[in-house]
Amino acid sequence: MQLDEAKSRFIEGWGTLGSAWGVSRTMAQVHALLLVSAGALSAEDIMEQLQISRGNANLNVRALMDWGLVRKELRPGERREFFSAEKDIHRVATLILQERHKRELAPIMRVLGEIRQVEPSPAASPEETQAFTQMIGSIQSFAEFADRAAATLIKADENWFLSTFMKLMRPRS
Amino acid sequence: MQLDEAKSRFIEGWGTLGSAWGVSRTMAQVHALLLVSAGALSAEDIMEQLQISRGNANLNVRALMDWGLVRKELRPGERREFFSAEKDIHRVATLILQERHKRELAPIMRVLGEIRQVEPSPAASPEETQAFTQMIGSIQSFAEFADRAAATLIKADENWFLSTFMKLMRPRS
DNA sequence: ATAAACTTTCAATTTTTATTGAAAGTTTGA
DNA sequence: TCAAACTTTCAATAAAAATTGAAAGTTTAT
Repeated sequence: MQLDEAKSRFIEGWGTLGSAWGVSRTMAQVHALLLVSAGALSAEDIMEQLQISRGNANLNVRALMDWGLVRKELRPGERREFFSAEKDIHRVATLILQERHKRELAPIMRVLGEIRQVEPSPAASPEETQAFTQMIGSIQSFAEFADRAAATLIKADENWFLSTFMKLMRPRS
Repeated sequence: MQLDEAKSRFIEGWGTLGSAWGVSRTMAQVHALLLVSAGALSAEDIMEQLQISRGNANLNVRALMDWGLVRKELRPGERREFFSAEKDIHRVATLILQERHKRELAPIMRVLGEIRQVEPSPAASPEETQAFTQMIGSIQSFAEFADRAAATLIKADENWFLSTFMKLMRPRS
């Protein structure tokens, strides 16, 4: 397989993965393209390589900058902007985790905290109310657990932890 | 807040969360509804409570059964089917993890493995090819790490989780 | 101040995804 | 066997999301 084909397949695969996880296909593809490009790319480059319009390229590049995954790069004597992706995968994972925490975990946790304050009422049996409270409580504590575990693992990963853990978890290969 | 309102808010919030993570809003809402319903519900119940059509209810209930999150419940002497959700959140998390592994991680890992076989060619500099290979390699190893870590933590911390769960079951201040 | 070289915006459009509802299919009991 | 009581399917439709492209906005050099 040639490099160009490999890159295309990565871009396609990353796009598909993204859309399964609630990220727009094109945003994931722009990210993939920048991940596998040696240098920074201009809007024109992105438009051409992914066959998308200027507006679309601009929109998605800005979204990626909001996530902290892509940076503008200004070159002296050049008027146009170039874009490059964060290449350190651990840092990429951290950034994605942070954003998803902020955008999705935090809001649902707020809702869970609020609805857990449900009052007993004559309209519902105490058993039903209690079952509800227990369900919400267990979701809350699981979410907290998962959130902490993810953050801990990713942080640990950046130090000595990764190699040790991976050896322990992957006795083969 | 009354129980009914709390349930509605949960259903709405779970639906929103689902759509941010690539699950259709209605599927997540059906799941939420079954999670907070005391007993099993019929198709009619689901249709009525979520205001959706019969076909839609059927489709989503079957999708949830494919994920292993919902079970059919047959009652002696009743012709229609009732549905109930897996209520153990720990088990819910495991099932979701398993399915996402199968549906999304496995395919991208296959692609990564394939494109890593990229051959040196005169069309690309060795440096560029090597940078690509390194990027793909680091994504592979991170994905493997995250996958194993998630599975390991969910399994290993069952005791920790259960103790927290028990604490939360007690009424608080 | 002007124009060139860019970037950004957004209403219109296209594409994708979800939903409906009626028809077809299935199961059960008499 | 039939018919009632269900479930499932799927073509049509609706709704949501992504995309375009042209106009407006911005920056820079002269």
